[in-house]
Amino acid sequence: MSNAFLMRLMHAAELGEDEIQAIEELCRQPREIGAKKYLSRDGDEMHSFPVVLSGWAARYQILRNGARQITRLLLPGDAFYFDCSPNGIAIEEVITLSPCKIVNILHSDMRRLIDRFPAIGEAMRSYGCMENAVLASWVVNVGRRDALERMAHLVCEAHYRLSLVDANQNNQIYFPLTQDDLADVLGLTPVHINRKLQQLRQDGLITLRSKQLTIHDLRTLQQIAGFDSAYLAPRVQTAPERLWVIAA
Amino acid sequence: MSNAFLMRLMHAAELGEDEIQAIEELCRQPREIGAKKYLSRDGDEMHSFPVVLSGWAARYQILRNGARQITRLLLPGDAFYFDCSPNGIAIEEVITLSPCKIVNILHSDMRRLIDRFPAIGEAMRSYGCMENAVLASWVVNVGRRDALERMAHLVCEAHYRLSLVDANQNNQIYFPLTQDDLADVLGLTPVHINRKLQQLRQDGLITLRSKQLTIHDLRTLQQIAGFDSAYLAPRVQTAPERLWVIAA
DNA sequence: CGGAACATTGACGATAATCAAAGCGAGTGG
DNA sequence: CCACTCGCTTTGATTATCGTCAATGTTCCG
Repeated sequence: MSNAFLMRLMHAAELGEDEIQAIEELCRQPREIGAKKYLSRDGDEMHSFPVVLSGWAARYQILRNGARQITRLLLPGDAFYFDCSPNGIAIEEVITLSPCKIVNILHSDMRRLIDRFPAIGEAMRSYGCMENAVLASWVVNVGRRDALERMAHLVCEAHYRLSLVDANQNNQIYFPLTQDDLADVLGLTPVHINRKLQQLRQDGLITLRSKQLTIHDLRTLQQIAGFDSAYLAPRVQTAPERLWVIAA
Repeated sequence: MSNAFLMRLMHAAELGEDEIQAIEELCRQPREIGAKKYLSRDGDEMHSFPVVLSGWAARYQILRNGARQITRLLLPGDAFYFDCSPNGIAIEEVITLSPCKIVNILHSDMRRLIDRFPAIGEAMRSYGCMENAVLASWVVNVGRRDALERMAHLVCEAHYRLSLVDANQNNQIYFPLTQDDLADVLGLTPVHINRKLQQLRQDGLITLRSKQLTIHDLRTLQQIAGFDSAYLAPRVQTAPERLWVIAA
């Protein structure tokens, strides 16, 4: 089985055998966690960041009235609490949306690795940029797109992000979100999600059954969503001073 | 006049005289830019990140149907394109919302500075964390709060962020957003903004006239918005190993 | 003074929320 | 193996928040 975290990094930087081995070393001992488990951030995790090797999870906030808004989907290869202060109080909680394999990477280990292999540092930076791009696109999604467009956009995003990590899936992806989860990602109600899902199905765009999502017409979905993967595309870092270091 | 960028950093790390001087050095030659000017990212700016020293600006995206969604408000002390790949294509554009003083800081200069003064690196990282926290809170805002709550939340956020940079303002802040701008921040229409603004005024919570916002009852606004400044609070970084990711 | 940008108002329409009930499907235990 | 439950999905009826359209006011500025 390939390592999703490694795949992510390899998109953003040229990694040699040594780098690859070192990263795989870090991912040796993943925890296995069931679906719908809450992961709080405490103790040990202050000095490490968890990475999802397989499965889906989500970061969310709960409002006083009980409403939940998911702020990030954590797909295979994604890091969480990556953007937070190491000693910051986490406002957000994490829940697994499917069974997951998760590994905790110590900041100190990552740091040593980056000192040794600058390319990995560049790849991590590139990853952080993508996280931000996704978050900003969600603001746009929820702020300015209607229900159907939001759903189409999410499908396109998930498909694209998963394709970075596992090129095998053509039009069939594992999609464990319940309609309640979808509602909390897209800022809608489950009932409304249900109705718009039916519309997507009737229009022959997707099939969604028992956590398997089949995309019948990606082109049209992208059209509806106004989706352009450019904002997510990992970019190899070519800043000249970096290239110089790599060459040496 | 004090330097807003410096103020930001001083909240997040203990800076000595040398550090302070070095940062002020970087901010020597700000550009003065009028209101409603578009700033595109090209050429020189690929190797630098701009910082707002005074005034308000915004990052936004435009959809195919012409709708605009503002994804970040750039207040005094804020950096922009800070979260992007140095050579990444920027999907988002920037517009000034008031006259601004902006200075471009070279990544290479910042990098040298951080090598010399690690505390500055920590402060920058802390700043990045706050950017992320704001972005996530906007997803929650637009996804799960109604119009009145969103507006209240934005007012609380602006008030708090400005207070970090200039402690002087008690309940009176400079607030240059037009109702159209507000609509594009909050994912609403200008007409609806207008009506809800009136409600806030009638309830005696705020006054907003000629870009001056007076907050009469912060407590109640926070109540309505479910606002708790904890998610924005700058935290002094105490984990030295946390410094990677910054170098660009 | 005149014009442009911005704010306000009213009437009407549409998207999405709410409430409530029924159906389905997978796993559990008797 | 069958009833039973639990989580999830589907449906219908009704409501409300917010959007649209269009006109009128107001403020600011050259």
